[in-house]
Formats: sequence, C-alpha cells, structure tokens
Amino acid sequence: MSILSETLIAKRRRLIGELVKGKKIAAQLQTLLHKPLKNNGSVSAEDLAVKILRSFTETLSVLSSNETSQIYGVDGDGGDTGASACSEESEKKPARVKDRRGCYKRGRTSDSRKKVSPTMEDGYAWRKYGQKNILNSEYPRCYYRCTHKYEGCKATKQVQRIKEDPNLYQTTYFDHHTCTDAMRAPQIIVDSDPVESLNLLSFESKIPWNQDHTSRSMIKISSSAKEEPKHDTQSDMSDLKSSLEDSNLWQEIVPMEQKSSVDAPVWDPKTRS
DNA sequence: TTCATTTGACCGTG
DNA sequence: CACGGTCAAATGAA
Repeated sequence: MSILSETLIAKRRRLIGELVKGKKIAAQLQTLLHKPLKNNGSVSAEDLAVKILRSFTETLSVLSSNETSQIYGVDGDGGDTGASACSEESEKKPARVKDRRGCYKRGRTSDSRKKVSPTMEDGYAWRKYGQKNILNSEYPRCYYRCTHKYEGCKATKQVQRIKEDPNLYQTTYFDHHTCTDAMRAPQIIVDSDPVESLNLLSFESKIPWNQDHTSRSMIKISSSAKEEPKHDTQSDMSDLKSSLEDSNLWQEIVPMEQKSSVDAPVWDPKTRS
C-alpha cells in the first residue's frame, strides 16, 4: 500500500516535471513564432517542437503505464455508465411527453478524464444533446455525445468555459470511443485521448478565440473532419511518430493491443433504426 | 429531405 | 425540493 502510493507520488512528480518543462519550451516556441525573423539560428522552432512533443510523450507514457484516473484524481469506482437507453414503448403520458421513468440513471461511475484546453476541438465528431446553467457557474455546461452513438459508441463529454479564464474550456470525457477511426482522422490511441495532448500545441494566443467560439462552430469543425478525411492530423501524427521512433518512445506509448485496433474499426456503418 | 442544434420538460439523486 | 443529466419536439441549416 505504502509502496504503491510512493510510486504514485514519484510518478506525479515526474509528470509535473515533464509538464512544466513542456510548458516552458512551448512558451519559447510561442515567442519564436511571434518573431520568426529574429530566429538567428540559436534555437529552431522545429527543435522546440520536438522537445515539446518529447515532453508530452514522456508524460503520456507515464500516464498510460498506470491508472490515469488515480493521477487525475478522478472517480473510477467501476460500475456501469451513467445514462442508459430507454427500454421500450410506453404510453402512460400525454403525447408530448413519453414516460421516461427509469430511462436513465445518474451518477457517472465510469471513468472520466478532465482536460483544459483553449479549444473544444479534439478530432472526434460530437453531437450536442443538452445545455444547462450550472449553479455558481457563469457559463452553461454543454453536453455532447459521440455522433456515432447509434453505432454503439458510448463516448460523451461535457464542456464548460472556465469562469476565471473564458478563453479556456474544461472538458470532461466519459467512456471511450468505440467508433475508433472509421469516421475521423487517424491518430494514436493511448489510454486517454492522445489528440487532446496534441491539441495543447495549439497556442491560445495564436488563435483568435473569442467569446463567439460557440459549441456550434466547434462541432462544425468536428463533423467536417469526419466527412472529408483531410489528413492534416495524419501527417502531423506521422511526423510525430517518426520523430518518436528515433527515441524509441513510440513503442512505449502505444500498447500492443491498441496498435492493432487502429486499423480495425469496430463500429458497423449500418443504418440506424 | 436530412441532419444538427436549441430548449424546455422530465427524471433520478442527494 | 433543488440540482444536474438526459430526452425529444421544434427549429434551423445545408
């Protein structure tokens, strides 16, 4: 027990160290991007990018080597997923409202992962199904589920703008995508969504995020990525992969069974009922 | 016409 | 009863 917590503490230290390092290098890269002419060759943007990637890669490898939920401090007491589908027909209520008693449960007991990002874009196609004003929160919370819910993908997420910094969004992911890459750009699959970590490379100050970046526009981006598989992400990923292969980190990050799942979409694109 | 978003109602939990 | 998560009709966009 104590040994376990010690290793956890060590891992946490290592993670924090890596993240701090990555943040510093990212800041350097940011200034470099702002004044590219001043790049007299001391440090190239590419070098910095590689360093950042390495730092985040290291972080991911630590995360994927053990329970991420513990490190994130997220609940994960097992049990089944929050909402469950309505069972069947029931006509005990007025036409407008069907009887939804027992249709869903609360309490998200499945694994959840939190992420703070300047963008809601994460490479997946999401469909908004609700929005609520939350007590003591200035901004509403938006509820999304995977577009391919009807193919069996149970992934959902909640997005909420952060009160202290409205440019940032806190996204909480529930469940995992089972629709994999059939409808989105290919990517590495790690325990927690790897694309999220790559999104960290999109610098907030470079992107004109203003308050008009609503969920709507972000979702549009998601679905367009689905419809025409542009492979920006893919080329990014292959760059990343090739740079990582040099350092043998790639093998560490991608567990065996997940590597094989990349080219084996599990969802079946059938017509939904 | 199809598909996504909006929005108010419904429902379970604490 | 309040709150938060979900549903589904209405509405809008392509």
